[in-house]
Amino acid sequence: MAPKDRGEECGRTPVWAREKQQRRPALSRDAILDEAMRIADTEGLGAVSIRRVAANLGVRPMSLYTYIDRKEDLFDLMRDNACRAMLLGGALPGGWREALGAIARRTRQVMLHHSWMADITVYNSSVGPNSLRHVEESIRAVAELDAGPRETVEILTAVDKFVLGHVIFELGSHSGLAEQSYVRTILASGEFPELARLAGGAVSGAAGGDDFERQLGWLLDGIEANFTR
Amino acid sequence: MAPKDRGEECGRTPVWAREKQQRRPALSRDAILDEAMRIADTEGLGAVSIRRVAANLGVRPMSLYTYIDRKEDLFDLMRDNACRAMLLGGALPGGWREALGAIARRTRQVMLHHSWMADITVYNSSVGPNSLRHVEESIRAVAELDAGPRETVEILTAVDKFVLGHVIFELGSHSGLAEQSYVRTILASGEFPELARLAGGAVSGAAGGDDFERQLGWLLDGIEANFTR
DNA sequence: TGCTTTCACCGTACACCGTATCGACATGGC
DNA sequence: GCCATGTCGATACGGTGTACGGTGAAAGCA
Repeated sequence: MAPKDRGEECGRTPVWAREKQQRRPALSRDAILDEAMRIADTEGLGAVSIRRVAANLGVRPMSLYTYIDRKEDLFDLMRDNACRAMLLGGALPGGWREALGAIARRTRQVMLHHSWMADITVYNSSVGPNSLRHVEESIRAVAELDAGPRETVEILTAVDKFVLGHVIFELGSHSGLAEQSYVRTILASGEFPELARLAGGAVSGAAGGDDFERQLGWLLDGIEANFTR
Repeated sequence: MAPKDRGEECGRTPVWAREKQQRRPALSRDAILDEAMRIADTEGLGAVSIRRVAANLGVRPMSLYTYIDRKEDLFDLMRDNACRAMLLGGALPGGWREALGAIARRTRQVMLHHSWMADITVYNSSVGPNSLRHVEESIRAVAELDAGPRETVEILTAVDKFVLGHVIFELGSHSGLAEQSYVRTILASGEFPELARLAGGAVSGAAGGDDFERQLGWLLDGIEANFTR
């Protein structure tokens, strides 16, 4: 939850490149990671603190720093760990459209299940092994389109962008009742004629599964029109 | 070092040397908002703290709570304030495609200029007057498509989703050099054949202005194919 | 005029946070 | 047995948001 500075961690070795400590367990990077994800899943990313994770593991805060260098590392690990669940594995559905669509659907499901993934993604662009596997799988999905390297990357990031945007909208669309009444008041003010005209329909714009399928379809239509002959 | 404890100084200053109490305002919601945005723009959202904003305004932290209820309120205000800059105002370019494209471009520019907007948007879905104006303007842009209320909302949120996703990718794509070398190592491992095959091209997938235009074009193509006859 | 209410400002305190520094201690290699 | 290595932890520092209550000046009212 806490907003991070988008500053430069340029010169640093990423977590994944560092070796895990082995000697004697009693604590491990995996145990820390599991507990952090458990807290994030049930109480939100904001509830994940070094002290909290340590307490749940029956350990003092500073002990965690044997396995990670800073709290941000924990977030990197969490994100990449969740990325593993985004992999379909094995054979992809036949046809690039179905394959890419299946990946997008799975990605959405995982991001909805771990709602903190969207938060982390915004200020964390680090590339872990599992997010690379996700890219690898996506490339396989669109291989038959025979697009150039640049175009291939562009196609799958375009889909990823849409999925991320959609999930963010979806997670934020359970707007409170106070907002609802505020919006109703402001619509009655007459300053928003177009919005008021649409008021009969689904003004909330609440994103859901149906919207996801349809809008993803538009994007895939556009890609299809530009990359098949 | 600068005076650190102004409270001490306050209690010790003789009455006659003290300034006469200022007129009514001395502080205002707008002043707080402006200062918060200034800090966020120059030092990142993480640098925006109640104490910091107060200090820059020559005021004690608790004074801010006369004008806002929670720190989160400040973020809501900042976001909506920035949304005002997303408005094109006046007449939109002719044609729904050009109009919607122009709005999307402007939205991207504003979000890139205030890089904290993406961060806030993730965990803040509140609807302020200016974000409503943005929706209002977008509805006008696609009016000629004559889509139903639900479809109209869907079309413009689909574009907004893509823009948000793209900006997040774009802000995160200045991946550090450490990551680069890590990625190069892992590509050589042979576990990622597809990625390695693409390694000649732009593997980084760094999002930029050109990518934005092209991929936005795909989405608009898809919308066009589904909503024009 | 004096009394009361209102309200902007803020001093203090509390419960958190990440983490630097250093020390205690168990183990493995020599 | 000794030392190097590595895990775990106690303490401390400098931050954070904000609850609570106080203060003094202005505003409303008698």
